[in-house]
Amino acid sequence: MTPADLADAIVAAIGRAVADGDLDVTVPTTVTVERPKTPGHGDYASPVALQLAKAARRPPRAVAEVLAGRLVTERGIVGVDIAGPGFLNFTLAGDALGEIARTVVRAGEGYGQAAKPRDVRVNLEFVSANPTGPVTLASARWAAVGDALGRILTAAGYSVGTEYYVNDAGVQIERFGASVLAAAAGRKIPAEGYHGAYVAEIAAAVLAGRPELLDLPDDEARAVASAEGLALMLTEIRSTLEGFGVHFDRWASEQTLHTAGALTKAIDDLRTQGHVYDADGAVWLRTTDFGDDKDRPLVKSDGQPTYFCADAAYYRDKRGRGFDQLVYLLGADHHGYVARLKAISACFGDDPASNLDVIIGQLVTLSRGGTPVKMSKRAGTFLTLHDLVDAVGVDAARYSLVRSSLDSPVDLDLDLVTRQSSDNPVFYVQYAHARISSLLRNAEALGLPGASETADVALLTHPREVDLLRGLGEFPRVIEAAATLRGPHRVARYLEELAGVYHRFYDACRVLPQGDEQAGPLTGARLLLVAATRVVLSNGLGLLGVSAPERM
RNA sequence: GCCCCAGUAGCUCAGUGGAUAGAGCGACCGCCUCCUAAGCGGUAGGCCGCAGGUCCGAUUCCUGCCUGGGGCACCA
Repeated sequence: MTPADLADAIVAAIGRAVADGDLDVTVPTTVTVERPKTPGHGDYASPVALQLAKAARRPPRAVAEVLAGRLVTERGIVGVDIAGPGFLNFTLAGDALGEIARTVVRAGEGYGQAAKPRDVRVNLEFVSANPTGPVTLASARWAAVGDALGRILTAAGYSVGTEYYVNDAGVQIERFGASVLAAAAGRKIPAEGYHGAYVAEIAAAVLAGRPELLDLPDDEARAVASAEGLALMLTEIRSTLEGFGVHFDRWASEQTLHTAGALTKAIDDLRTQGHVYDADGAVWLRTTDFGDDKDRPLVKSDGQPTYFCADAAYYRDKRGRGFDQLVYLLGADHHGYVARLKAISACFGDDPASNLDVIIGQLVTLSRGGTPVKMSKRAGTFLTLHDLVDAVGVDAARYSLVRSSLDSPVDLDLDLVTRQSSDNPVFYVQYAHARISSLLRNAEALGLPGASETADVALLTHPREVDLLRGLGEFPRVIEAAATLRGPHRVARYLEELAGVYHRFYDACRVLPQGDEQAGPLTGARLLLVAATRVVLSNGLGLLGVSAPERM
């Protein structure tokens, strides 16, 4: 019996109590079940009686008694105690907890995933950095978090499409093209252009492919430099991200929206919905109808569409491709967009509360020896994702970017990031996995079955074994919470916790026979438990895009 | 001025209204004849920013204030 099973049983018990007239409340769809921190409070506890007491107009302990009587007969539950103001403390049958190990090993890679798919198509857009330079550390966080979130949402049963929006139109692209051309011609790069060393490399590559570049008329040369430079830059961005284990289902081009007339269609659509007006020679969207500070221009008085207009067109494009919920993962420097995106959603007639979810993550800051270092693509002063991966590897990089809450800024100290790699908690988790792998290899060498289906799990009664079983049982709920709350860091924190529980188990409980001992039933049960732990560590690390090594 | 985020152990940070608030790092003291010591045990370290409010119950929710970070455009 997992905690999720127990929660279901409690809901059912409330339902029966209401049907019998013993309780007068609306039956909740889900109830809180938690692992008591203190020993002596059973295997699991629920404060549900306290929560229902008010609605039921009965003292909490009376509600608890009504429920306890109906739950004590439940299969797998051997004891229900009422404690304190009305907590329900559950003691599970010895084998009910142990069965978790068998469940995990049977499910294998599928353990932790939602039992049935949800009928929700989620579009997840992240990174979407301007393709005018390499992927920076600022974007690296969104790459690691967004990719992990995509995997977690998929595991939680959502149908997910990941997307990178390529801003391949507009002024920045023109400046980038001008910079590439200047570098190719050996001229000084314009002040408002891009000054990173990579511009010269791109220029050399463009020149190699188009030797006639410098002989073309200036306009044409700039267009070629833009287009070819952009293509090279995008290839590099893609390969950096793929090398980081981050895959996008779609690379959406802004330019394509322009050429396909999507912006015009979006404006027409919004006009039909009644939220567009003309003023001062410009075309405006009345976003103030939906909580924005001021109305936003769709088309400037010079006839050029705004970036905001492209955003609206892109929103409409995604919805038109069948996505129910559009998730945007943005940095805190873009938080001003939230109100605008909500307004776009509402202006199209959608419900921003269900069709849109803008996640704001705090920024990554760089420092060296405690002194802040500025990141700027235009000035060319930044550390790239590529550099970070070279320095610490994909696993440590991804893990350290994903283990913090999005509400919390991440500071990477360039002096520490390379040196501290061995302090990274990712090794603590990976080490647990490697230790298990080694143990299972030794078991195999001894001719012992790795994870016997017939193991007597009722023998797993040592406190460290019980802790481990409880920890394994949490995994599905961790995925669920990480998906619902959009918090991939929860998976990382859970894995650290689980690894700690395993290390303590390993220290206290000998698994393999030593000397001339014979393998007994307990050996088989512990091997099953250990194998189950490896499954969860491996699945969890997989959700974060971090490898689960067999050896370290 | 308005908006967003944060303030929890020396440092970095977890904590979906529940019982005695946790982890890692750092400090100190211990543990390898044995399945990987990248591990384990122990000690020290807390007005959970401040003040009100809601609640049987608040680190968690609400209001105000203080401090720190970020953001305001017919830029992209």
